[in-house]
Amino acid sequence: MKPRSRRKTQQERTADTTLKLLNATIDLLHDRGLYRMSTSDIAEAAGVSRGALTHHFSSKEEIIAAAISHQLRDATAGLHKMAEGIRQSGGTSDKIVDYLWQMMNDRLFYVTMEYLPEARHNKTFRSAIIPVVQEFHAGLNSVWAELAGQVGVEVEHALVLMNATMCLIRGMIAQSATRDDPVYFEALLNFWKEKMRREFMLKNDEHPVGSADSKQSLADGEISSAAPRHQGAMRGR
Amino acid sequence: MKPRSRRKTQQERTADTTLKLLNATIDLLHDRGLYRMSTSDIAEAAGVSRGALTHHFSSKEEIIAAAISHQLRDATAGLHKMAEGIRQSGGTSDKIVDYLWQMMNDRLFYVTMEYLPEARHNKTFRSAIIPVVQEFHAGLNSVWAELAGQVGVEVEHALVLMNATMCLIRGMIAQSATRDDPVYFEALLNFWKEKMRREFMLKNDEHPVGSADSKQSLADGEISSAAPRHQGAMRGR
DNA sequence: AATTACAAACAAACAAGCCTGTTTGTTTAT
DNA sequence: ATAAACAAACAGGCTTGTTTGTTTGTAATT
Repeated sequence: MKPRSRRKTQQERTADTTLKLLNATIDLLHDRGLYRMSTSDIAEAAGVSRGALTHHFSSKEEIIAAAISHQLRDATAGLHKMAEGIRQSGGTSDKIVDYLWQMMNDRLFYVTMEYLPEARHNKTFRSAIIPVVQEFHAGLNSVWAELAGQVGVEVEHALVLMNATMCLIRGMIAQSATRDDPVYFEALLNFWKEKMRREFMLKNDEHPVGSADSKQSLADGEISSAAPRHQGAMRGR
Repeated sequence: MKPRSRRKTQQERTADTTLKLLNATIDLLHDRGLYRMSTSDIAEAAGVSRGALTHHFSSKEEIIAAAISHQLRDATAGLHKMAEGIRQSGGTSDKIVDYLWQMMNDRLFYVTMEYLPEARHNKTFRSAIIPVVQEFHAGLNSVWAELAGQVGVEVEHALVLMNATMCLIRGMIAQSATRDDPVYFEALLNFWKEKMRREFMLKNDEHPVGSADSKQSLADGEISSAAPRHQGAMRGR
């Protein structure tokens, strides 16, 4: 005799359903695009009805903004975790660049590209997402500030380098929509990593901390796969 | 008695109408976005009927691809002209960076952002624009190859620097959708220009061509306005 | 423990609006 | 007279938010 499953509370049901909807929304943002997906698509992908969807989110715009917030909060948490790791065990610019590339390339910036036009043209929508975007940037800042502190680089300078890194990565992923060329992107990423190593090494030289040997330890980043992923077939998180 | 205006030939009428339509399409791509503008909007902005629009372009997708091609060909022509200028009178990395920033910031990449999602999800559309995108990149290559030749930098290396420059600029403009901060963008651009000057100056040092004085002449770029333009109110070309 | 009333979560149907490509009609050039 | 360029009307489909209906959890009462 199969035991009766426990009843979920209303709160649990809500949390379940909204999480399914948010995840389905991000999947579809990535795989289909903001304007090519409908609320019907979202509901179907989440395995709920449109009535349930509109019960929890009163408009398409609202559910999209909520899904984006959810995704960015996850990413921000990962950044703070990395900053903590650097504080405890140290880190390298290579590792940071690799982590950022993987994060942005593993859907985050692909999804962002899908909603940038909406953010440009829809003031309400933009206002809804800006708070979490700023939290995300605070997370980025925390990572690079930790590295700067560790190697004695000026925080201001480290932040400029971080911003340049992020812009480069955004630009690369944007370009991937029309350029399918893994070798090209890998070369660019390696060029950038070398630049970053130099920046943090140069500053080391300016402060009587480093030695020629420190060059090796700072260059221990491993080569990551640098091919941007195009139309993602990946559905799992 | 007012003189009768000359009759336009059918060919002239076609050229007129299609040019109006292409320009209207780019304006609307920039100001409203690909998915927020309709063929009715385009026809109205061009001052023609929807029947005329569909006579010349059989679908919305076709007119958008044609407008993008038109825009990119203009930009490519500008690049080749700049390369010619460098060949004849020389040039600096500062001037090139400023030119590229202005070109991308003066609508080109804003318009690109509007169609990147479509290119990601619509294979037919992407195939239609890729040829002109590649011509555009050939134009970019010609500019940086001229500069490389002028200062004795390896062409391969110059092209890596160019690609990094372009990605950085793309990333900056992409970020401008959610960040309204002219100071930030100006600092980033200045940082990059200094990096480029060093790259071309360093290579000079490696070849017994330059002198300490050449540092000044290479750094004569003027500061451009680095604030990305947001919702463009500009209508003129 | 069973029943009742109520609220929340969920589903299905409705209806209006918008957009696109197609068809029909008019004007202009040859 | 004919073809090309242009305009206006047609019609079908899709999407969205709204309304109506059903199911599930919760608390109070018997």
